[in-house]
Amino acid sequence: MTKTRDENTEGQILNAAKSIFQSKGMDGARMQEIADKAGINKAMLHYYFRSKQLLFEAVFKNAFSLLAPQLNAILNDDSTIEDKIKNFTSNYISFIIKHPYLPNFIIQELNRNQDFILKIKDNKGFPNLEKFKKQVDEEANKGIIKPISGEQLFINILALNIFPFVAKPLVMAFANVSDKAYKQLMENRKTEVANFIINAIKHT
Amino acid sequence: MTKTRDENTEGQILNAAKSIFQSKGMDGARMQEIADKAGINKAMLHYYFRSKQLLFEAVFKNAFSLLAPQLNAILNDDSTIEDKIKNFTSNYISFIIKHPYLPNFIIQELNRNQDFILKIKDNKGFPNLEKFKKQVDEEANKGIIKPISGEQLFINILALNIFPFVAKPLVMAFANVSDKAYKQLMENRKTEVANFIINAIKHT
DNA sequence: ACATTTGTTAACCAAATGGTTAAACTAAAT
DNA sequence: ATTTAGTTTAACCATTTGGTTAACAAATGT
Repeated sequence: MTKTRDENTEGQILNAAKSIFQSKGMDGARMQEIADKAGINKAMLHYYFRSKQLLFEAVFKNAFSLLAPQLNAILNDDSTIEDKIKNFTSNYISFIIKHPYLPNFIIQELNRNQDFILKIKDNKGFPNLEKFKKQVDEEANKGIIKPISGEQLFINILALNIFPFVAKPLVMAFANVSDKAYKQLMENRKTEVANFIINAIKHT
Repeated sequence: MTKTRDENTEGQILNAAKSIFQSKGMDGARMQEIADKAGINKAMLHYYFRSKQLLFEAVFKNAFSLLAPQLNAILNDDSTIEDKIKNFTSNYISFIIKHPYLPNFIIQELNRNQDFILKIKDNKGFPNLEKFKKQVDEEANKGIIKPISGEQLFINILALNIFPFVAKPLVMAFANVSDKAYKQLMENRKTEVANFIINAIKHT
């Protein structure tokens, strides 16, 4: 049997690095802290990943590869726009609840270093909007949904699903709710967001 | 005549610090870089603001005080929900186009340090949702809009307006558009977003 | 059994970084 | 003219930080 990720050193490092990088970002993270969390000597980080930058990139690519398939699902399957929105919203919010730091981490680090996007963009499996756009146009032509540009609809879907997690502290302060109440709000959004979007675009 | 902000040293420091902090974050910013940008000696930063932390807080509060009034407008004036959404969306997107780093900066640093929110929350002028929530309930009862919780509608409005700026590099990569095309997308959103929200909530 | 490769550690290093100090400069007050 | 208070600078300092090294241990192959 092959060793699980937290049994071999490389995996321990990745786990620890993920945790530290995701909560403190590249600049705020300390190699020593990662080593401590992994329960190993700092030199091991460099033995396995050579530099902070490369360790970070390993963590980042890993994180991104969790996010991408979720998006491809909505973009490339064959269900109707309405079904896609329902499925995506529910699945995606469930997914982020399990990985709350993830969207913020990715967005934050992409803002810090635009070059990252290039390193991932040519990966196969990088989300592509073409099919989705065509489908939106078709359904609009058939009168199933109101006319809207595929890009704008896509941005709106992402925004409504992701933003509340990215801006959690801000929204919590404005709405003046506890952590528990916020969690409930997010739970409700699994269906509310889909209804909201569908109301916005369906033809009456 | 009183000296303008970039004529006196303190103002120069604040301008430089704002620029550096907003693009690199607290952890990524270097005091020397701020001093260089302000064209002064590093010791001056400490002379005027004592520490990096305090300089950062000055910049942060400043940034936040730009954002808050925009929100209060939608929350506390007396127009209908529909008008509020229209006005807010158009104004807010125009505002962010002028200060593109701002939302990301605030969100990012609030995620890094939850304590910040407490330091600002008791400021007068901190946005409060109560009136808005009441109004949403009223219009829902009158049948003007579909039933929706005030919090959820507020989150949706923020999400649709702010997210595209916060996640710009990510969305640009997914939608595969140039900087110029992205700018145009944002320009279009000034009206599109309002229509989208209103379609989602208005009673038919 | 022995040699070689792989994994691990403690000690170390140079550079960077936030912060301090003491002296010098400036301009207004006496 | 001299004092005084505020402003500015260059040099300095202690600590932190990413990264290296050399020695040691544990597998692995022969």
